[in-house]
Amino acid sequence: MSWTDERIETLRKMWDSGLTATQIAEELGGVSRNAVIGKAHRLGLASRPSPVKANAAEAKPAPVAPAAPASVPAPAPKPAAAPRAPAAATPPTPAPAPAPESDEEDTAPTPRPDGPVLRSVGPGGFIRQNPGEQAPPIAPAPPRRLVPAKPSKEIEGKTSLLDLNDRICKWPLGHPGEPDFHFCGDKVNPGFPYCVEHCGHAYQAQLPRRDRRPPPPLPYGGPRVR
DNA sequence: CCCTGATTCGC
DNA sequence: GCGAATCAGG
Repeated sequence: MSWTDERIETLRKMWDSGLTATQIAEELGGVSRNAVIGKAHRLGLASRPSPVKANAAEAKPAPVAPAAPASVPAPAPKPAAAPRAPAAATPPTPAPAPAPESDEEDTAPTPRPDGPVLRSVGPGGFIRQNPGEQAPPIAPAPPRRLVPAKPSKEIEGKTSLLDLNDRICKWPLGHPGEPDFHFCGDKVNPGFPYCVEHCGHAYQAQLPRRDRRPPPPLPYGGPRVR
């Protein structure tokens, strides 16, 4: 896959609407999350809350402040490029390929091909399973997630990822991957990424503890904020 | 272990 | 320019 204008545009919008590199990579398809991150950086978009970058900014300035700045031997800390493993190429696409399981037990040969199968009957009259026999319903193991390539009915008229710009509210409604996932799309509160209403959700004044209403425990799943 | 983003560096 | 390998924090 190559970085067409369209894909770059999608990357941009997903990146600054806060989706993770993994999610973006899944959405685009045919690229790894590394590719997404690499591209994002090359595009100049970068620096979102990174686990590593948090305090990594420090520790760089050599604490050896004074010490004869002239003629520093500087023994080139080049660690001599570690030998990179060949690394088998990962298939670009998820490749479902679950392959129908035809599990056989190598031991205990069973009279498999047609013909009368002899079974013993256990106490109570249940039919005993023959040795080597196993009748688990084979799970089809479908692809993890199917994303409609083209606009679906549910999303018609909704603000999609590709509709985002600096003037419309980026507040997500629903969740990425759901068929009707879309964005608010109202006019933004100038200077904010959200409309006035959603700014009210996104930015809240810190209240004294005694005035905070503890959120009720959620029985299951995350909040579906709307 | 899993996840995340950042960075490096051979291609 | 690209992205796998690697790093490093949570």
